[in-house]
Amino acid sequence: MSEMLCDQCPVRDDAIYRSAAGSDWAEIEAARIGCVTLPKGHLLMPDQRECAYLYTIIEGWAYTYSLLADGRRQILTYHTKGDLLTIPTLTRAGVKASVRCLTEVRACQFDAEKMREVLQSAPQLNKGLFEYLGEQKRQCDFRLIELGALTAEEAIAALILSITRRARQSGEEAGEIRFPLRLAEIADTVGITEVHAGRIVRNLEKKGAIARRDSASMFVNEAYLQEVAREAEPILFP
Amino acid sequence: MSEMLCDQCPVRDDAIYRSAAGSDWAEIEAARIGCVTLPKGHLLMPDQRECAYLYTIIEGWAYTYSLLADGRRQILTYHTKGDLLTIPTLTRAGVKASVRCLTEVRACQFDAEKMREVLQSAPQLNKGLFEYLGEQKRQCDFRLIELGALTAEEAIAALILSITRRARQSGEEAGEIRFPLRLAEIADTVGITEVHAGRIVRNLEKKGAIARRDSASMFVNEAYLQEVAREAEPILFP
DNA sequence: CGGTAGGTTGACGTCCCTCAAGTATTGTGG
DNA sequence: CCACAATACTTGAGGGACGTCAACCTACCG
Repeated sequence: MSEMLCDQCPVRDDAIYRSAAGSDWAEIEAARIGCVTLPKGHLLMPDQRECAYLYTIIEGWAYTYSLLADGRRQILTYHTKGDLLTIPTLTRAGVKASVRCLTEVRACQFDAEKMREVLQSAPQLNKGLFEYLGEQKRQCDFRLIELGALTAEEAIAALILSITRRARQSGEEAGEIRFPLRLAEIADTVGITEVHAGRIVRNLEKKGAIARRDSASMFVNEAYLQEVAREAEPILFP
Repeated sequence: MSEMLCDQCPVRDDAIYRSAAGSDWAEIEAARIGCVTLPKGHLLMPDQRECAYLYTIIEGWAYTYSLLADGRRQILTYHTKGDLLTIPTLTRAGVKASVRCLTEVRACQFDAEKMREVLQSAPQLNKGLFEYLGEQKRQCDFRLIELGALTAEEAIAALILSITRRARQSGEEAGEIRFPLRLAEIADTVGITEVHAGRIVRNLEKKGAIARRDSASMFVNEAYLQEVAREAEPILFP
């Protein structure tokens, strides 16, 4: 199943692997099961907390979400190339949440138990995980600011911008990007209804901030969107 | 300045200290500057990211918040007994945020530079920090669900509950607790205006979910509040 | 060709904001 | 202890943002 060796891996410089020492790679390969292709809509951690595997996304999009008893859904974060999926399996902590594939996802699959051991014995990798989780926390804080202090339009602009930037990092060029979210996802990310999310997106389109070609790609006027989103970066005092 | 030795410290079993090994305490004491009392309203990290000191709260309340350019404020989290303040100083990461004392705060002050070294050389302490940050992330995810998927009333109920529980842990007895938040803080936590937060709190009072004596203490009907908050814990599939 | 999933639109109701005026409550100096 | 100011909270009226329901429209897929 090892179609590809780690030293050719396209995500070798992402996430926790960035800080891996040369000697760590043998251990990583030992925990590695192989490449898998998860279909669009596939669900990881359907029991909402545990999973026997850890994944590293090679290509495609997924999102982590929680469900309330009455059916309300809150999307916590999006994942793409380089991201680790099912992290709660590693740390044995975190809110109850599942992961769903938004597109078809190519990923590298690891044995969770072995990976846990590798991470404990390899200080560089552990440091990498530490930093990666720190970055996740930072993103989460930003989302908190977006949800709490921004209007729905600002929050949607910020969301589209963040998706756009990650798509860029994954190699897509400026302007037109592959945009995997449906209105339902946008709505459950910023905490409004699908219908109203539709109105806001349409309004952004009328203003010239974005343009949807087919349902899977979007032209993004980044400069304009940045103004709308007010680029939630805070400021000084008091 | 070392009025109190670590082995008598009331927060010895909290946060990152919980997992400290016996040999770690000498190093911790070496990084320790002493006990300080920060007045109500005191601001840490006014430059929004760096601080020469690390603090452990012994008693009192504080909160971490970010400001937007137009003055909007988002409170990210509350801190009390056992919590670490100015963590970004340690990890050199995180969103721009400041910490303000909500009440007078008694805290143990550490030299940030030395503490960083201690944490690197003591694996048990580092593990403790790792777990503490994981818990912070979990809280942040919960807040995200509260802000995104809950109504303002539900979110306020959840906020009051979480403050209540922490007050209990700090030793206050059931029923009446010391409640340090003003309406302004509640509003900027759940992302609504002060006026509307006032209406919702007053309504909770009319329903018998809470009762305010003076402005600093509150009777909390936990069972009822839990119903209102729907206790945001998620569920299974699909 | 019909079925289905996703998107749009309108009407109407509720939640929340804004502005403004008013009333406790707290803090301060005499 | 009081007078006074400052801070915190309350209340009302009118408007805007967002939710709900239902109909309709469009693309895509077998």
